[in-house]
Amino acid sequence: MVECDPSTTPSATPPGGRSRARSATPAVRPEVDAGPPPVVTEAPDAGGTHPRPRRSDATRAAILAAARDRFAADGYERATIRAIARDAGIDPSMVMRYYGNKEGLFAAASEIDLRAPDLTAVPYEERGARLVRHFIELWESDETLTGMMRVGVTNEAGAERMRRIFAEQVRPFVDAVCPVPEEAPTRAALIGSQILGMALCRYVLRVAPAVELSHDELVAWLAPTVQRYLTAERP
Amino acid sequence: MVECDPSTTPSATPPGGRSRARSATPAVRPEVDAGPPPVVTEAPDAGGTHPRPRRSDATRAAILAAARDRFAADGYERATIRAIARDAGIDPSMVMRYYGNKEGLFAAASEIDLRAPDLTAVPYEERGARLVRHFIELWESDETLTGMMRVGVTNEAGAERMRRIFAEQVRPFVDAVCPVPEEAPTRAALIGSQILGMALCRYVLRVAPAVELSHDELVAWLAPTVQRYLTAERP
DNA sequence: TACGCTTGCCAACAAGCGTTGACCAACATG
DNA sequence: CATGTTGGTCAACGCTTGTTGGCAAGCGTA
Repeated sequence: MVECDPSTTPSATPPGGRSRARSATPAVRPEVDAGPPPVVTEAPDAGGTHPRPRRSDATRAAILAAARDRFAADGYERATIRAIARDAGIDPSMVMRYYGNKEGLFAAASEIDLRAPDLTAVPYEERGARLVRHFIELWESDETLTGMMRVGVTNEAGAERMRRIFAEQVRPFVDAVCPVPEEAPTRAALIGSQILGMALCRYVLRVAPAVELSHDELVAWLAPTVQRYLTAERP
Repeated sequence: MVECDPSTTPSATPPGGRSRARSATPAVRPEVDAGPPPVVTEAPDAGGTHPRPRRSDATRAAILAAARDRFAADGYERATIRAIARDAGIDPSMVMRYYGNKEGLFAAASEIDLRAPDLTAVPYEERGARLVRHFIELWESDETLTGMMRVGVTNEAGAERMRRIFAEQVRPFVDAVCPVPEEAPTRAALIGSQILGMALCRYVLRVAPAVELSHDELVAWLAPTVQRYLTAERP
């Protein structure tokens, strides 16, 4: 039953290989604490950006990594705390202690950076294609975004998270290249609908014809759409 | 793993009428045992195609209606058999007897008819707009499609159901108007990606700018995209 | 050495799940 | 009438879930 070897403390990426192939996620973000556990006494900031390295930082990171994988693979309900703890090689109660409850864990595990490119540096007619290619590569770099969608559809907190990502990371870069500011939200939503829709068909539902398209074909088909949403006159 | 119950014959083969519950959820039985005597005065041989009306048909329909609502609202995992039974005003065990298990219930509850219009009767340049408008209205007519998406994203059986709907109800009508047959699946998938993507943003995630668009604006923005996927030369 | 945090495991809790089988009330038919 | 079938309730089962509290070992410091 117990496969956890107590002699070796879980280090940087302890859960072994598992199914994990990602390495693109920001290595470690130990500051996500935010202090949900009520017993934790707020440590004085000590002047630095980091409060202080804790001995449990590796465990926290392992939990977070396992949580990301599980939420991505199974969605919110089926990703159980027990399974996440098992993947991380620790006891379920530790998850509670460090993240308060399941929602807190999800909140900590679902921070996403779209790394949207700066479109102002891209020639006018190539912006659509650039955007499409960026998101294809981002989507295929790991399962984070697939997981975000799985959770966003079934869980209200997940949906809220997606709305926030949209508002904070998609709208701004559309804003930057949109001549009429009040049109930017609409244009961003349209772009999002096409990107998310293709991602849904290709990576989540795995509709055959969508899966079989090559990157270049995908760009060739979708780029004009995105370009139009980005630049065409409002109909 | 009892799949076929020998004692009774639940076999979800003839789940009530084939007629789709189009008019919202028919208030079959909102109250607990409204007290109509379960007298079935139906002629035993009335319908030639139907095997025979059973006394329990009303209950079966109530279960199905409640199941559709719950699956739509909560997704597969959170839509519990107990809650569905409560909504239908009967005991959870009846659900098991009539539909075998939860997956069987879902299979029976998730039959969907997109009623895609015959595009050959629509002028060439209006086909995209016609398609977009049809799906907007379909999506807003009830919560069936929203539920389908919720389940399709988290549950593999739900995803398979969506792939089948795509193959059986979307591809054919694209086939009918696509001059090059082998391009039809791709074009259908592209159209599906845009329609589903907007539905995701507007009805499931409720991204504000997508929600605020009027029907006409929606058609004006999306129709050219769909039209291009439908008719433009393959890039 | 002893003390107080920290880190972690263990065992248990209450609740909820899908599912089952026993049992009862009608009805249909001999 | 008796009998078999159908429609339905009730109480429970085995299991998993999120969550909690107690306890033991490790560590930093006095």
